[in-house]
Amino acid sequence: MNIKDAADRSGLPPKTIRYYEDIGLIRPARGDNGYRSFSAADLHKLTFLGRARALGFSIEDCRTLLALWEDKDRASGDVKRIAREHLSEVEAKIAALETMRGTLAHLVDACAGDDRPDCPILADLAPRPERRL
Amino acid sequence: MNIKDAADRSGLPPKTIRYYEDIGLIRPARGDNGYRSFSAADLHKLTFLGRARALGFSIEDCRTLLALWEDKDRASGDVKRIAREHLSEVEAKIAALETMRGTLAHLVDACAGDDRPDCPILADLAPRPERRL
DNA sequence: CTTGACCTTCCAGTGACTGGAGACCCCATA
DNA sequence: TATGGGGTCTCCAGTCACTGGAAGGTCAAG
Repeated sequence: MNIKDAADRSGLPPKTIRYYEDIGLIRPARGDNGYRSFSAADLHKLTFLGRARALGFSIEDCRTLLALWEDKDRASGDVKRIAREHLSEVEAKIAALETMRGTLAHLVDACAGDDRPDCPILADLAPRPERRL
Repeated sequence: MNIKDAADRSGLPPKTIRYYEDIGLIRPARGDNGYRSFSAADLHKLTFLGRARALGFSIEDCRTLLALWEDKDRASGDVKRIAREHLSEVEAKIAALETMRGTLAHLVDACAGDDRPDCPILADLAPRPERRL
């Protein structure tokens, strides 16, 4: 199977698949013409990678998860640790974004948004004299 | 004021301040020795930038907001539009992360995390035969 | 005069791709 | 056989917002 079919079936763009080969996540065979030839196993890996990336795992996490996935003797504790750490990162990001959202929503709400120059958003971003020093 | 003091007072690292000058967000004066010399106005801009970045505005958004901030005849509608667009991006990111969190929490919960190789996390990431094609 | 903290510029790397150039290959139709 | 269109290859560069580090200049204290 050529790269375009692999892309269509895995849901990953061809460029990304080439990149994954570049960084050693997959090793598709090559035909006589130099074209990559994707096996069913390659396709499974790509799909695995697509799902893991969609869950926000980093490439290095994916590399580890892929190795664990292929290791029949793995301990599930290893996988759980990675997932749990990733979960707390996701939760931290959510918390940070919630704070942003709160402030932004407040500012957008307070701003008239008309042709007048008064703008609570800029006023809030600006350093106020009594705050400095 | 030298860059370190400006950094301490604005809360931005010196490297970041130099970078902001590089991309034209600020233009501090220079002393005879070539050192950057930060005025109160420069400091205000840096603080403004720090706050806007902390709210997740992109550098290009910051450039625009900074210009609007300095333009006394600006219309607050311009600012509100930028903030509202940014707010929806933040909300979209939160939604995506919430979905991730849900899936990850479920997976972490389902995984025994012991020495046995059974792992629902990997099983879920793996493409299942009945799902393929 | 030396030490150490500070400053300068410039180059390179981060993560995870993405875009584009230039060249090669394959197949179908005229 | 020529040609056209689509697929593929590699390699280089750019994205975003910094960050690290090297090599060298400057300054104030002791």
